[in-house]
Amino acid sequence: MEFAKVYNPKEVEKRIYSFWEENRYYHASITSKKKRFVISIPPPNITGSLHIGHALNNTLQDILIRKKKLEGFEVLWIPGTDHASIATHNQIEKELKKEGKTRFDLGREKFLARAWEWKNKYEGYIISQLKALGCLCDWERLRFTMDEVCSRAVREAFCRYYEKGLIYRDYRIINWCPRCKTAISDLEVKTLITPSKLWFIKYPRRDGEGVMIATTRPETLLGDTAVAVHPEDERYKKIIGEKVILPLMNREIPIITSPLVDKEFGTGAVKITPAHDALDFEIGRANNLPAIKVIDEDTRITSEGGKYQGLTREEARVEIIKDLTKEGLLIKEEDYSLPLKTCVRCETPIEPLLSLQWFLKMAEIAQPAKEVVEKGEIRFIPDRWKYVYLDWMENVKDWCLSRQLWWGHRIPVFYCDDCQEIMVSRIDPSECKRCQGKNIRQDEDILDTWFSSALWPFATLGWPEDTPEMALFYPTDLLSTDPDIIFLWVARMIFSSLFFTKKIPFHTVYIHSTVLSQSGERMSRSRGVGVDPNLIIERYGSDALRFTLTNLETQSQSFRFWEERVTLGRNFANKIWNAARLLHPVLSQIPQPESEDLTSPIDEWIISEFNKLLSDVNHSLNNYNFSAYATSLYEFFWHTFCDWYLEFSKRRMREKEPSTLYTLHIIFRNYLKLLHPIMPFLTEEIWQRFRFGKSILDERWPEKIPLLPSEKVGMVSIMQEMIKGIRTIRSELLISPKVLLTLLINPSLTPQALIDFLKGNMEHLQTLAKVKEIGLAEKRPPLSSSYSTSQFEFYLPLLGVIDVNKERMRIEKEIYELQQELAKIEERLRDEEFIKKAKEEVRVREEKRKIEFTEKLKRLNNNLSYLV
RNA sequence: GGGCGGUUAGCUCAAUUGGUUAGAGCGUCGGUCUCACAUACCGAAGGUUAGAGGUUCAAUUCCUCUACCGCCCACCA
Repeated sequence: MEFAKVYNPKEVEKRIYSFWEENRYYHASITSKKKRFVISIPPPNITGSLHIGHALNNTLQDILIRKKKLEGFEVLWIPGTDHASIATHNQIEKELKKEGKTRFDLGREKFLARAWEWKNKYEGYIISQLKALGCLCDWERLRFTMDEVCSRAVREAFCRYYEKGLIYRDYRIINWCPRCKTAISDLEVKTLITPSKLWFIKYPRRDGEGVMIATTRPETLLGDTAVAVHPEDERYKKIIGEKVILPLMNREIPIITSPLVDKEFGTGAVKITPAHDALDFEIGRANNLPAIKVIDEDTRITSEGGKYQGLTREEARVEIIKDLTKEGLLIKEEDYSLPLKTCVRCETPIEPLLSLQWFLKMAEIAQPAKEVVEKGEIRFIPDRWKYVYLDWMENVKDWCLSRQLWWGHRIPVFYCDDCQEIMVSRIDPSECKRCQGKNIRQDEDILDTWFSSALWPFATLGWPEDTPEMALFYPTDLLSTDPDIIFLWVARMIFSSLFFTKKIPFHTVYIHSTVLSQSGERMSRSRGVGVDPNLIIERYGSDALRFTLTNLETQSQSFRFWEERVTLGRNFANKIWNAARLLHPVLSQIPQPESEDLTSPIDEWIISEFNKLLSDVNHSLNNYNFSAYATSLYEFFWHTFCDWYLEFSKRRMREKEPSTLYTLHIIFRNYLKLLHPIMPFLTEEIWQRFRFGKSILDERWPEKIPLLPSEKVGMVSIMQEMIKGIRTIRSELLISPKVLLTLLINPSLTPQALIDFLKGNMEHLQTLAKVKEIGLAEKRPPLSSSYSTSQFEFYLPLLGVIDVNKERMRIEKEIYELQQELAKIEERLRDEEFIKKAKEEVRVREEKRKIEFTEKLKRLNNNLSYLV
């Protein structure tokens, strides 16, 4: 196969992914005896394609999956998609709007047919995106929240909750979105600060002063059934219990008290509209007030609204203000920044409505969900998110389950029209179980989309059946997701799992950064700032995107992404590719040597550097520090392996020196394994080209390479310093390398003479002064105009002629300082006063420093001994 | 109103949990077609770590306050 000068991911990636698929590398066996590692994918909504945020999340999961696979685990990553009830509705309705239709013009059945079409289209595209990204999902276990398996779980779950008395139907104030035409949960409401007015309206009394209230929604006045004041508000004490006349409606309503009223706001007196405000509803309920619904689901005034009937809420407001002014009851208007509640999807102002809905009682099931996190059975990473979760669980309210939509799981409740019996059933009943009547109809509503998502980790494994998957792969290990669905989804999975399976759904929740656009906006498809990963992959390659995203993932709140940033990953992939080009003729022909005596300090040095890398990588991944993982791989390969090791080793590579071949083999192969989780395509391609094996996925994660400690290793860095010094001088003084080298190899020139010759660069020259004796002319290769590292390779023997005295003095000085410091620490630790007064952590810190310094001292003494 | 995160080089971000001279990529400046790579190589410049106090032998790191920026939660009508 050709080895092109520039890495071409497009040519490689499709082929490699097909190879993995054909060989079923993604598949988890139920007969395997290995330890298991399981992730269920956060199922993407089928509303559209994945954006960069998804690419990040799935890259991170794939990294962990592949690492665990290399570590010898039986890994299972269950893929799937979410029907995303309301979001999908919105998308389809947007399309319909273009055709001039609403979903009601189509009717339920035709709308659902269209939704399934939509689902098939986008599910396919999403899967193609995941594959393009390289995700090693078990495609034989692909699920959809509305497929047969998941639907069954949903129905079972609803019935079990109901049978335990946790699901009830009641009138409550719910958030009604007039555009989506459904109830939505509190979490789907967002408050927008909107410029508005505060209207001050006088509610007169038959005899006496009356009372002035302040309101932001004068149109709800039509449904007022009381005026409330704070029980301790001196201003109103006298008139509590009196009646006032509701303006425009001429209805007498009482003045009541409630501790929920804020004395400071407005006039301290508040109009109470129990049917259109959650707080008013609560106050109304406590005082047995009637609730009069004056605004309907289309936001029009109902027949209860007298002459205003039929107007929209906006029109009614205008009319009512006009009429109040006419009657002299509108005292004043003030400008006011209104926290307006809107639908999170369409930004339509929501209408709080009194409505009959299904609810899930939360108090009881929230308790264990709180405990598992408190006790650390489920761990949030980064840790801070657990407080967000706990705070929500602490104050959780009952969950409104029903939605007045079509696309989703229909509520399994059946009503008998003959005897009004209510049946909740696992299978559709054909007749009433009480009166055997045949007039049965199913509840029209569907379940909140998160109801099915809440069952995802176990529903995907076949629950409620006792499947082998359920026995083997549950609980799962990790959930990786973004912060905005901690309540909507993560919390609900946890309490659902505990309730139904008595197990936690996963033991770790990783919350990744939010991906922002270049200008700092949130990635969002609907706002058109989402970037399709396929586009980036097309231009830069999957590995490049994966590497770049991982490198940006630093456990911070968010990071900004734009296309050009991916050049980082692309260039890195190309660098690796080219190193492979260089190594291919050397390594692909020869089987890996068993072991070899290392004859060069450089070989020992790179192995010790690799061991450092390995421990960094393990540490980073174990702590979900993805950025550190990516950075250390980058740093090692580019600036340690390529810049120094390969340059130093070129000659010995050409001469096929056994020590170097052995080292190259062991370093390069093991490096590819460490890199594989993050850049799977490139590493697999190289692995196969080098004929290292059938697939890198058959390999095992590297262990530390055994290395006998040698005195020469520590000297490599001194040599690097020297070379850097020489380069700096050359570059700064613009001396050609030829001249400089001539100077250096001239035996008649002492270091001192050199210093004299090259005045003004003392700092660098001091480095040069380490060269005491120069007699290397015959050893050096022919000079070119180049001064890349390889040209300095012949300096290696200089290791033996370093100015020993100078180096010794430097180390001795450092040792002396260290000893002084250590003595101080020891004195402090002996000081009983100090120990008594100091906090435990201070003492521990001192102990730590002592150990640290002692070790450093040992190392320095060791170095010193080499110099003798 | 409450909670959380942030403020470090021109830009985007790091800093092994308090320890040598605060790093990287991009950008800038200077030098290179060099037999893996110009998607490259070599060198350089660039920082009072938002500000003010405090603790410490030592602070980007811990504490307090201030100023901005961002996110989340909340029944001020």
